[in-house]
Amino acid sequence: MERADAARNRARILAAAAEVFSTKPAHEVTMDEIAKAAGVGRGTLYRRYPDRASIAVALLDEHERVLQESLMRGEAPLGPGAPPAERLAAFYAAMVELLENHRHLVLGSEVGRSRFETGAYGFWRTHVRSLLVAAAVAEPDALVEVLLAPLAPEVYAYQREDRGLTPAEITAALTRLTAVLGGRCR
Amino acid sequence: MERADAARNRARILAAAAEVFSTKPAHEVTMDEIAKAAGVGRGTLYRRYPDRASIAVALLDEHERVLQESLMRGEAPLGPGAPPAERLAAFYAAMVELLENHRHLVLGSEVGRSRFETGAYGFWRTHVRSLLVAAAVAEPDALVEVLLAPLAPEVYAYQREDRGLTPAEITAALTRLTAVLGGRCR
DNA sequence: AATAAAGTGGACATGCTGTCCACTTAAACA
DNA sequence: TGTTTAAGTGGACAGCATGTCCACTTTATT
Repeated sequence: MERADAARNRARILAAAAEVFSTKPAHEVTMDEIAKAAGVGRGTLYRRYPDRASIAVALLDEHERVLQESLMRGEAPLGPGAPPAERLAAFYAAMVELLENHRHLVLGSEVGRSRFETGAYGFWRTHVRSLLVAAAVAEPDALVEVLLAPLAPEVYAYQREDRGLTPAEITAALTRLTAVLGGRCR
Repeated sequence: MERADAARNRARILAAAAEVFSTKPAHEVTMDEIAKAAGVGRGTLYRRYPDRASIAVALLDEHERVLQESLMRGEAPLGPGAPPAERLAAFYAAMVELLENHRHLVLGSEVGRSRFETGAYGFWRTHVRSLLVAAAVAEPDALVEVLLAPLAPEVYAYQREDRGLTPAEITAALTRLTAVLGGRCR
């Protein structure tokens, strides 16, 4: 079990990291900087979090858990009950909201391929895959990655910042993807 | 214009870089290593290529040019003439082939957001966007990014290496995306 | 052959990373 | 309450990659 000082420092680190990540682009944040801001030593920081990504992942964890809970037991169309295509659209909308609210964090944690190794990504893949299976779509395994790819933080940030797209526009585009489930056109 | 020794060194650098990149994962390749392999000094390398990405981009350039040429003036369905949905499918198939053949290079050059800043990405966006416009799809600007997202090198590498998917399966999944163009279902 | 400009290479300063270990603190037990 | 012990701490340290800088070399021009 965790000692009192360890718990205190964990809280300090997370609070400081949240602060620092919101101040500047994630790739410019150094481990040393987080340690300084948290008022702990370098070794203390590395003890729990081996790199930047793991810190941001920890910060994102609670937000993701809320969404995961809604997907499993929330109301339709996000939760069970609605047709697959509608559930997928609701999932996309919820993800856009999450990406918008925590853009800097998401960008910090999920650089490149490390994104795929997070628990959250696995959960989302399982969820979307089950929707594909429910819709009786062929090749669910390949298609699920394709459908999740536009939710990559880099893609979202690029659309927002460089392309000047709004969350609503992005959501609308993603919603069109649900056409692959068959949906109303067949 | 370029001096003789400069041209010679450029060739050396590109040849050596191609060799090194094929030997090991791109993120483990150091600038110093490429310089050593090319038999040039550190400063010579940095003079032309400020970072790893720009080297890999230079290497990819010719391969991309071939595809770009086919898109503009090649035979249908890759080139002009075929319906938008079919051209998009052909583009996806060609991209999968390119990604498969030069996976290590693509991975090396297009880490995260730098991917979007390459000339090739701009070309592809223009191309796909014109297909969307030809198909009279709403919100082409947002949709084009969504449709290009699954072609991110990280996504492709993950599908191939971690998920064990074959190029054929990936192509099949991408082909299903062309449903958003309307195509035969309406 | 002389000159100027472009090009070269490696030494250097800088900054980040991750490890290591002597010290401190908290919890358990007498 | 004092003692023990193991977890936890922090900062020094070595290693490594980066990017710059400048004295020197090579090429092209006259």
